[in-house]
Amino acid sequence: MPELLLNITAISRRTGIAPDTLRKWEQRYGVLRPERTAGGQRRYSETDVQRVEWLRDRIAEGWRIGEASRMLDESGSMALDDPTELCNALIKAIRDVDVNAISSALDQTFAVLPLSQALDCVISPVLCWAGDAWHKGELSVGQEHAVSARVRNHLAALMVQSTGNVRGMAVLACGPGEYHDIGLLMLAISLRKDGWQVENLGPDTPVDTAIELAHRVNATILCFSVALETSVERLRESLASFNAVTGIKIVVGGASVTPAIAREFGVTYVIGSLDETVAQLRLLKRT
Amino acid sequence: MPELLLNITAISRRTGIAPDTLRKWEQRYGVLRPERTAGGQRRYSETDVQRVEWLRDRIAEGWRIGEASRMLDESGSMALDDPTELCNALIKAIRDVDVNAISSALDQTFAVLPLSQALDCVISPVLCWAGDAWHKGELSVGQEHAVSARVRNHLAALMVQSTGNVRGMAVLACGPGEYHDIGLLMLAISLRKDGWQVENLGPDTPVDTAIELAHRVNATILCFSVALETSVERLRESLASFNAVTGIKIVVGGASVTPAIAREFGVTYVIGSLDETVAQLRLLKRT
DNA sequence: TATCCTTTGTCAAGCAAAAGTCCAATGCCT
DNA sequence: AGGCATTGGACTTTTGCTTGACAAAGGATA
Repeated sequence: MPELLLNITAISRRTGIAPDTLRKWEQRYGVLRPERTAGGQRRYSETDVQRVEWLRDRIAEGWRIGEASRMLDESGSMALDDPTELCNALIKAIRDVDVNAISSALDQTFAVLPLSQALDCVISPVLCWAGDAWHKGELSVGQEHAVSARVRNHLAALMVQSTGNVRGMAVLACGPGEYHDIGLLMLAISLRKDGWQVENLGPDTPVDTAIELAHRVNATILCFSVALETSVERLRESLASFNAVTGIKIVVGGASVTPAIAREFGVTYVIGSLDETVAQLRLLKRT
Repeated sequence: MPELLLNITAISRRTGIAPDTLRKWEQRYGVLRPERTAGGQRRYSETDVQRVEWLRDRIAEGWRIGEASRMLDESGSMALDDPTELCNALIKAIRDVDVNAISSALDQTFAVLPLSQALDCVISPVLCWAGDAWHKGELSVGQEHAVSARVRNHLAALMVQSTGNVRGMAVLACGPGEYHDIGLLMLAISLRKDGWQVENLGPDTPVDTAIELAHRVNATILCFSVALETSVERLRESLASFNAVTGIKIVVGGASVTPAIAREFGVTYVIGSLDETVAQLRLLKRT
């Protein structure tokens, strides 16, 4: 396939970047390495066009060309900024068991997108897809573990910085026997961003011990993630004895609870995107 | 690789706060401490973005910037730098269920100590202590979960930065039914620091799927953490069929394996501090 | 209510760094 | 031959830094 190569005027017209500027970018930041004719003139490929367009878009976002070109190096040739594309790139990387591609797609996602968009438009869909693909046998358990672990690392990194407390303390936990805590982690991050101080107890937490800890730290809300059917019963037992506790709003969400169950238990039910959930919880401030 | 850093225009566009204002916030309230380029320009991290967004949201709610920034760095200023003291401070904070103190002690630990010292002299002892205290009933399950989750977050944050691969790929996993993955996480970080590319599959990973994935990513070593008695049997079954695989060194460690068991399985046994373990694994490069 | 102080965002001046543009001499391409 | 390209350097513009000033708001006090 004889690749169509552009001269500097052509790429300049297509990208809107002046020829002089392109040469300086090449000289100063090494972002482009166009082919040369025998006589030394530059001939650009389609890939080069994409790289220039990507850089142009970063500059429009306020980045300096020096930083943008460094980003281009780090992210290899990929350099996406659209949630859907990132999502697809991530899924492809997972399918191909391409560890480096997974890493850089995740890096990109969190670097380029606002947090709530990264979570709702990339991370959540990818995890859902991975769950599906695993059920269908398209993805091995190992692949699923590998990607979960990587995602969890990225999310956990967002939890380390300490922030102030303007809304109160939120204690989060997965019920006993529940080990899928990524959803809870995403909620933890979103709540923290909304001004809560968050104590995430993570997977497999006995209900009564969570309630006890919520009291000790004077929590405003206590949130359980319930994905397994069996957890509902355990929750019923534990909540029966603690239902009357004052001050702490108990909240449940997850695949296995319904509004009816929540009503029966006398607790609050939340559902929806992360932003919606956060908005619901914000209204629950201690009365 | 230094993570992506934004210049002042980029962070300003993303957060909607004017550059002038950001500089004044830094000067007056010390909320931000951006890196500087050689030329003295500010370069902000994703963490800085989060902080600015947090402040912006508080202001939108009617708080004054002075108040908001004070809430942001409420975390204590103890300034310890001795491993023993940090260890004690952490234990005391856990006992007292003082969430802020736990956070800031952990922050301090990782900020002040070299990584291997932080892990071997603070994190490991504290986790051992927590396990003991839990057995003795001095610590509730909730407290134990809370501190585990926090530690795990800090460790996971250390895993996100992508590094080069000079020694080969190491696949790590907890055996099936094993959910305590913090030890493995510490090993992952140490290996990473030693130049390995690490794929950590985390808790509850079936042995055969780990082996399969190790093959697909062309791993040099595959390391299982085995804490439960019951896992030994499962390991025996799975390794029986895969023992002959070529090229991948299989390694086991943890409370429930012994050199004798490892010899029986035809795998390598590792034990000792993290540094010692890493040193042992370094010698196992593909032959 | 009038007065005063504090807090906070914005702006300006002068300088430095980074990035874009221009120039001149020379050489390619058709 | 005539229009483009190349290189290296000089030059201009834009962005960023610091210090400091200033005015609009908020809050307290008389």
